Amino acid sequence: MAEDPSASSGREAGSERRSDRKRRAILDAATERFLRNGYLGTSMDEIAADATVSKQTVYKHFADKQSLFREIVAMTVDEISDPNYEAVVALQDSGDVGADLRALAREQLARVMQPRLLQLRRLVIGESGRFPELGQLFYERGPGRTISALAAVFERLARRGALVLDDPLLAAAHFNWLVMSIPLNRAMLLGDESPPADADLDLFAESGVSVFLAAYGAQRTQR
Amino acid sequence: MAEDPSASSGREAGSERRSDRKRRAILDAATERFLRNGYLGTSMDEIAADATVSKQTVYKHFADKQSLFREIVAMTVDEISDPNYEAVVALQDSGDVGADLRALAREQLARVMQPRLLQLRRLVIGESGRFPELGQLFYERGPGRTISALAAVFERLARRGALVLDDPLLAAAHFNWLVMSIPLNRAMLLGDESPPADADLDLFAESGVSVFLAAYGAQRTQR
DNA sequence: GCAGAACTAGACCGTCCAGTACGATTCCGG
DNA sequence: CCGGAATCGTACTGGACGGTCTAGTTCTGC
Repeated sequence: MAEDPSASSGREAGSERRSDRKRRAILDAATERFLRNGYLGTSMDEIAADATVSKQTVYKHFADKQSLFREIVAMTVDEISDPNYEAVVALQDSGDVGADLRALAREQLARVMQPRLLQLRRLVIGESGRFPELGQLFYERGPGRTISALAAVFERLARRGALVLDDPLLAAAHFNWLVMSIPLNRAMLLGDESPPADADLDLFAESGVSVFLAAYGAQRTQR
Repeated sequence: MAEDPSASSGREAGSERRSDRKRRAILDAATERFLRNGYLGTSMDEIAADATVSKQTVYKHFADKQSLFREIVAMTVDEISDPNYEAVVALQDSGDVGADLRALAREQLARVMQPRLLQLRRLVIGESGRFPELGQLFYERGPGRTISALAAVFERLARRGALVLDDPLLAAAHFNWLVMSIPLNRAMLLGDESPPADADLDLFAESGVSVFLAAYGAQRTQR
């Protein structure tokens, strides 16, 4: 319906070529299914049906189920992992470390608690036996990258006297998990029902940063 | 081999009756398989073969695959979760809070990082879509119970002036995850290859408690 | 408007799997 | 040592699934 390959050149910004559209439809349908039902719980027939595409077309675009799965997980990880990283880097020249850390914590918490990312995390953890590389990929581009970036920033802040620490990587990990652990671990085990209220997330971010600053802040801050 | 139903009464401590032995063999084999290969990745034929039992016998003891799975997860959770709880309660009358918290942290860390428990955690997280009750069960009897118990102890310690806090449950969660999160989250995603060295676990316990005490300790302790 | 590429629909193959059926065998209590 | 219960072995049912094949249809680039 309503094709619009405007201008003679044809491959403008408008819409992708048929093959690309099909490919995207397959990826979308498969992502949905895999995230909801897991790897073994999802069949190639379902994916084809959801994408309104013939099974043959699925196999023209992807060698087999494993390839499709790997591509989807890698793609989804990247899609979500980047903004978190950017936010950390922006902290470098913070004037008010306390306030900026609080803002960062709240922001990252909201991102990490996205249902889509939670599902992906569960999926990758559950399949880490069958696909160890995916677990590694998730860790390196997710928490691993965030913590490394944070460590670099913390080291800089420590040199400026805004923080006091001797192991930046450890401090970064402490910061990260002080903020994330409580809701994240609940979410992993308790599923998507009863997600934490925004007010709870506020509290986790706030209190996590307070504990962090009590240990690593330049001046002793009260609880 | 080597039956010993000593004395006429027959059901002494010696060994269980045949039916019980079979049942246990099935549970053992199934636990092994489920933990290693997941729910969908394990077949009833494999379980029967591993238990050296006929498939019919498996179905005489357990209604279906789901029942068997549920029973195994519940059993394994309890088997591991109890000692952790006991250790927390023993903290109540601590004379040297700092030292005792450090010891507790190290001890709990070792228990939580057992490969068997890590596998179970991955399994439950991965199947939390198919079996939400199991995730809930794991949480409540695992981290949930530990944190509640810890909160009660912390409250008591706070009344004695050994800790300073106004939200014991939050403080308990902070303590728990400060100690566990780093290695636990790595293990969830990175699998059982390259488990953390004992020295690393020492460091995580030690530094986690230090951060905790900086925030919640009665006297300001240095890092 | 044509040629080739991409796509469709559906049958098909081999395999695996949960759960059942059944007759033969072994165990166990009395 | 007997009778019932538990177990065994194996075959079977019915369905799902990954992946292939084929023959016909639609799209796209030139």
